[in-house]
Amino acid sequence: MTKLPHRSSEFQDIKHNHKICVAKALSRAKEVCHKNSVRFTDQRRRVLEIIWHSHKPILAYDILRKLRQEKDNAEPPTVYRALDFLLNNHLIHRIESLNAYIGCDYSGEQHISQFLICVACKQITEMEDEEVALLITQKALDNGLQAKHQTVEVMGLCPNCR
Amino acid sequence: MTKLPHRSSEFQDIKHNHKICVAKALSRAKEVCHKNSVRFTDQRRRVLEIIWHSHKPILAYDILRKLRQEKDNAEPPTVYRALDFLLNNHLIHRIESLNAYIGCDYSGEQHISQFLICVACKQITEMEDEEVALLITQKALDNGLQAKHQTVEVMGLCPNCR
DNA sequence: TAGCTATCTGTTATATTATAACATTCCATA
DNA sequence: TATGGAATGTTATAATATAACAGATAGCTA
Ligand SMILES: [Zn+2]
Ligand SMILES: [Zn+2]
Ligand SMILES: [Zn+2]
Ligand SMILES: [Zn+2]
Repeated sequence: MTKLPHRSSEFQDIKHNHKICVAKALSRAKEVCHKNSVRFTDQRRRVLEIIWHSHKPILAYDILRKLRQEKDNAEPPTVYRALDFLLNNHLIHRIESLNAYIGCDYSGEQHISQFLICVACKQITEMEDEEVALLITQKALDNGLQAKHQTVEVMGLCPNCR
Repeated sequence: MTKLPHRSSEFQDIKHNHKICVAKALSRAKEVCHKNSVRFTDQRRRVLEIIWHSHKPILAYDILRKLRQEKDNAEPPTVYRALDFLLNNHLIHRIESLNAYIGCDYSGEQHISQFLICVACKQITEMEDEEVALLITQKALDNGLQAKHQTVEVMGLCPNCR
């Protein structure tokens, strides 16, 4: 899985053209859904767009608040169903330590990932480091666990915030 | 920080004497609190004991249910205050991907850790692997993040469950 | 094209996890 | 034994997530 080409693996330059960033993510999502024979409905598209609106993790109820600005009958299941769909199709990730959601940079297939989170500005970078993943898998096995999935979330300070 | 001597770094032998396991954790906690000049009150002790009751993570409201069996006026703040205290004094950990709590094997000081969780039996082993921690810190830095804390939680199958 | 079926959405209610706020009790120590 | 900070009791509510069922929609097939 190659990374979306418009993003570097580092924290986002504040000046990068994020509209293009979002547009590419949405267009990628559309392709993925077509390949998977699943429907990329308006609600799903809209929720993905809201999530991609920044490179920060967003809470489910903040997505709900945004939806309600344009659709006054939005309720929690609307959001959680879209989130389930997007998670199942590997278009977003859930950040466990924040109960928050973020767009996937390597979207469309299951893949290893590690998240780097700036505690000051909340910006997130997604790593896809095989060396880290393999070392964890190996050490887990040394300790008896046959690993199926790993959550790696690193909190710290990004270059702009130090 | 050395690990509690009665535990191996592997998944628990079903036959290990878990009463001794719990007793040692409680006695260690008492020492830690004395060293830190904080009070190891009955409630805090009782919550820690409930958490240590097994090597599985426990939910806050399951702790509350157990407390209520012996104290009918227990309420959520009772549990969460004890959890905060135990977390602050490094006597337990929170497992982010499960919203659950587990006793710390290397208790009493802040330290690196990685959790290995069997999805079948829910038993957890705590690793304290410096190689993993350092690699993650290094890779994070390569990507611009100065790491302060890392969450590493691995889901898989333990030897008894494969 | 009409009808069928699975999927998606709307809606209401509720479960689960966690904290705020303030009153009361406890306890170390002066 | 007075007193002030810490701990606990109590009530209320915030924040996150799911259950259950009714109604609408889209894509397939007769
Ligand atoms: Zn962007
Ligand atoms: Zn930052
Ligand atoms: Zn034990
Ligand atoms: Zn197991």
